Amino acid sequence: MLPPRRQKILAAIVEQYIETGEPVGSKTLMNLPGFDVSSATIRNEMAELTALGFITQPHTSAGRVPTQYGYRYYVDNLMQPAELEENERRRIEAGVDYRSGDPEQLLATAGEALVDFTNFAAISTTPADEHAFIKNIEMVPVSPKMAMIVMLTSTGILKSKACRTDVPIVVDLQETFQNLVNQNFIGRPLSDINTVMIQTLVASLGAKALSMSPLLVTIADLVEAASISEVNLSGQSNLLGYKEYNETAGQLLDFLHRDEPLNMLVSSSSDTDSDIEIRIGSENRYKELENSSMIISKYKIGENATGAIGIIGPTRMNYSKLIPSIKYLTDIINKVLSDVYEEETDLGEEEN
Amino acid sequence: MLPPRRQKILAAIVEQYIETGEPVGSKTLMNLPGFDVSSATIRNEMAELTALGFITQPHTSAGRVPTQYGYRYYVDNLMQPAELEENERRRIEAGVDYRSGDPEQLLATAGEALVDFTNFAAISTTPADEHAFIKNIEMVPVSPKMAMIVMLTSTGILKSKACRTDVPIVVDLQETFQNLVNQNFIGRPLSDINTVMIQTLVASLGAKALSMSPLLVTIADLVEAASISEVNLSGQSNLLGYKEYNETAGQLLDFLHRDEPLNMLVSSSSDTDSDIEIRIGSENRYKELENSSMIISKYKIGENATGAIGIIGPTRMNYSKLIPSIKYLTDIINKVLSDVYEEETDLGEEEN
DNA sequence: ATTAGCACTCAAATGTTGCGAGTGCTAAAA
DNA sequence: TTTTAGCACTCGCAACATTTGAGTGCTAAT
Repeated sequence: MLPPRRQKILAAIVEQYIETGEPVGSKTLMNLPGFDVSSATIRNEMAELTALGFITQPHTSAGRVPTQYGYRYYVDNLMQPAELEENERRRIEAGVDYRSGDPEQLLATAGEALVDFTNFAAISTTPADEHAFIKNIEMVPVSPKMAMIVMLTSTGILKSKACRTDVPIVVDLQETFQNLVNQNFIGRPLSDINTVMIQTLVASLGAKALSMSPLLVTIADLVEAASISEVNLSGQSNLLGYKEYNETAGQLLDFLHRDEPLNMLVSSSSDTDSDIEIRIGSENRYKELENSSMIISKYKIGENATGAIGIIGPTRMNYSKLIPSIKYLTDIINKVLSDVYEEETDLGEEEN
Repeated sequence: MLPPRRQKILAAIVEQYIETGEPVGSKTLMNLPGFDVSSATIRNEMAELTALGFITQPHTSAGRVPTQYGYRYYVDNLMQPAELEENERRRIEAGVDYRSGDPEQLLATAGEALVDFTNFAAISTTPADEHAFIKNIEMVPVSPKMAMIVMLTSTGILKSKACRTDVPIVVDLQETFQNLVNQNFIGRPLSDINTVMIQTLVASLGAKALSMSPLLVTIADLVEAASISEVNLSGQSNLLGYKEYNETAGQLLDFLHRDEPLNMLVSSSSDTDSDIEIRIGSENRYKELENSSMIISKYKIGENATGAIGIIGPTRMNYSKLIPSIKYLTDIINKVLSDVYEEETDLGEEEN
């Protein structure tokens, strides 16, 4: 445990640096309210903090900058989360689409809200659940030779895709399709459905294979889309404004496009008491992110399905303000999602 | 009309500069195959071309660089479009999703293909047609209190959105909805549907207002989504790699996010013989694009609906190769779209 | 333990110089 | 009249030198 004065100095350095972006020197600290010691004393303490690895100097004659460990210590021990102001609350709430009940839509709007609110990039994953199963598949003929296939999973994920059939859609074909769906898809876990399964199914259809094939392939597409935990990124262009990315902006954006962040997000260890996770610099295991931090929060649908939403930006971000904001957003998301989920499940049970 | 030798020199400068990105000097040109005159002669010609405004020098002791007008003259008079190689053709074809019949999906995949193929950013608009009308609206119950609303327009645009109802969805409710839809929406132009119209409709429903309201509001959302010609941009991060954007990349990306390019794309005058349009530098009227060129091509669905797809990148782009590529892609898109459209329309007529 | 004082360091800003690619002009050659 | 060789000139650029000042670490006095 660091002695109190050292803590105070470290906290001041972090906060000052977050605010100004310039290395902070001993005189700057001395002039801060609440510091009644001389710059020399502060220098001594700073030398200690440097030796301990919490701060560093870009060059000999510059002020100090927090290291990754400095930020970490700050976030874990020193920072006191800011109270959200009323208008900030409202701003966050306003960004969420309560109405549609589609988790993906909810996530998308929430991501946009984060982008606007934080001026960083927002990242979110659609809920992933290995044990999710198909709850419903409907075929909606929209024109003579085109149908929309709609699928709902047990975790509430809705996916739809248009499909052109080779033959006109008649009632007979619809019935055949619905039978096929009832027998082979409804209630089965997503992981059961794959190309091989579809092909054998098609092969077993005989004369009806031709007309069913495009529809079944579309189902496979939908299942794939629903199983893969998609990563949604928005607000990337916000990052270009930060000077810490001056040189590497291209690399970073390229990296973020590569869907690999998915792994990071998913492979997060949830040993924190709250389910918010903060990864600073190289704590994200990719070297492209060594100057970036993520604040991500998990959300839940029912028992098994989880996803995450959060932000990514330079390590120099205002943790004490952002963390509560994201916590609050996640609370809202969880509330809406569980409302929808319970509603569905309850009524589903009733119906049975 | 420029004398032949001057044309040859201008063409060589443009092509050389496109290739290397460095200002090209008289000696470089002299050493090019087919140039049998001395550097001094070339210098004289270059002085003329400079006076005419086709080329310019970054500074006194540098080579020449094409101006916007130089590129324009090159594109209009000098350039000979490259033949597409077989494998390039195949690459372009591979990028297009023939199957689904959904124009938006087609456009999206085509855009991705362009991004991969050209290494620039791709831009496309969904088809806009003021006279489009609603062809079909279906409600698909996917769970007790949630439905998917699917809408098809006369131009083949498919839109869908989830909707939570306040009451359980029963057959009665579905019938009420379908009646409402048949009487008030099917066959009506998109422009007829607006918030006021929806509200008066809801008000007239009496006891059923409560259950119908969320569904009708969702329809309004869908109509809005279908009427607005959305701009889709992809591959922005490709642009970061080009040194001409070193400083201004942020501004450019911000600009592109602002959906304003829509206006540019739409407000294009189609007086060219082909329906491909090339806008060089400030020919795009926004100052953020003064160092960028666009190659955009229109596509058609049926008689009235048109949209556009193309690329955006630095003015220093390989016009002679890109133009035929985009032309070819558009041909494919048009073919697929008109296939789908005619199929639908024909069968639709039959059905009537 | 704290502080004043001071020599020291080093990035950044500013100034200086030389190089060389490329030019425009002129006068001779074709 | 057109082309070319030749040459002085320009100017961006890179390399190097100089200055400046913020900030440090250390030492000795408080």
